[in-house]
Amino acid sequence: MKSYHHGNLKQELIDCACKLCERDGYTKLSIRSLAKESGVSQTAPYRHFETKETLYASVATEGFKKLSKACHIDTDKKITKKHLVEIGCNYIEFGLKNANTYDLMFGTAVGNFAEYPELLESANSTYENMRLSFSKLASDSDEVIAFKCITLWSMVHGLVGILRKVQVVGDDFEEGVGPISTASVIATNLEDHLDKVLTGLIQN
Amino acid sequence: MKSYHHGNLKQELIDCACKLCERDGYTKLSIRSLAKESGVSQTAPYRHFETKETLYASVATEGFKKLSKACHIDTDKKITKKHLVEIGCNYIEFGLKNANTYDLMFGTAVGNFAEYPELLESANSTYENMRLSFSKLASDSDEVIAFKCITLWSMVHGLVGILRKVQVVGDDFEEGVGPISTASVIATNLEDHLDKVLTGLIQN
DNA sequence: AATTTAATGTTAGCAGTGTAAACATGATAG
DNA sequence: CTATCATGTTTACACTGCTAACATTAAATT
Repeated sequence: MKSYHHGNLKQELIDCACKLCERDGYTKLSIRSLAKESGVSQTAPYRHFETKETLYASVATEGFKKLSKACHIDTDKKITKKHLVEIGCNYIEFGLKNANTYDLMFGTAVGNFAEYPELLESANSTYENMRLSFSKLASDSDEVIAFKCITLWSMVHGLVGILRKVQVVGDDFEEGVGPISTASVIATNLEDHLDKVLTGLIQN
Repeated sequence: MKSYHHGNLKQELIDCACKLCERDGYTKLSIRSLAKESGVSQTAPYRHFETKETLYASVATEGFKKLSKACHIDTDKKITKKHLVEIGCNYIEFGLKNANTYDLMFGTAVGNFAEYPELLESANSTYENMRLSFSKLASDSDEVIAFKCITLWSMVHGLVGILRKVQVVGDDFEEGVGPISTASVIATNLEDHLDKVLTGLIQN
């Protein structure tokens, strides 16, 4: 027989939410269905999440932790451009493979990160990762490093968005040279592409 | 006295939806509230929009039309890098000033553009605009032009996303050199920034 | 001109949602 | 042992997308 108290509801809800979010997209995620999935009453989740946005924030936090891990270069040795390319590739791979979670992380579902300290921290740590890598690459000023970070981040973030969208928009131009085929060429040669564009940003 | 038939309901719904979408974000948009706003019964909109997604598609279509216009270079003369920079700036300006509509255009609210011919066309015409400009810039092959388009597009698209997000994430790093201040520097020097990155992409 | 048809509107209703309020249970601190 | 408080339940409200059945009227057909 099951006890009145679940015992580990919050974590189970988060785990379940992460799964469902990635499977169906965050818009399909409902607190009620989540509760049912965990065999608990409709409003039980409200003991752990003030509003739905709070739940979203938790899922997004998990996302940023994973992204941060995927973009972490665990070497104390010298960092080269190749490493930065790798970070970019891993970032894009994460964005494409976890598209629905990525939407939650970068969309407007969670309005103000500052209201969710854990989310803010996990998001900032993703940035901090990138910052550290750039700072090891060359002895730039903080301003220049921040500039490079934002440039790289916006580049890979943009690629995630466009690569996804282009497949949805379709390709009614000539065969083989339209946006879709070009995008897929870029997608399958991410390393080359990032290398090319990064070269303009940094010097070796 | 008002007549049984509205007369111009579809267009009025679209106009109203565009306004409300941009004001409150598309998630706050409901068919029922829209109907009330137009002084019509709850289900009247369903005579003009099969589902809510169809309505979204109409709003997104309007968005792409505006974006397309904003990124149109209306000169038959020689196109220079400066023009491409201008396109990029206009694109970003549109994305930042119409953030909520932009979300609808590039998010997952409308799943498959191919189901909405007008949307598909307006989205493709935005691409086509850019393609034409690049083709007038240099006599590249179609593949190279498509490559440049996607690169520029992903760059400005990424900047829109990051510039918006960075202001939400906050800046708990050192004053003046963190992501926020850097982002605002980029935002206020978009031309320089785009020029710098475009230079790596094209040669004069 | 009369009549049929199709487009457009309304009413009623279902199933699902987020969330608040009042209450129940039981783990834990005193 | 008891009081407290975190956690779970029940009930309820207002809102949502959407469907089905019906009403009105503009447009097409005879």
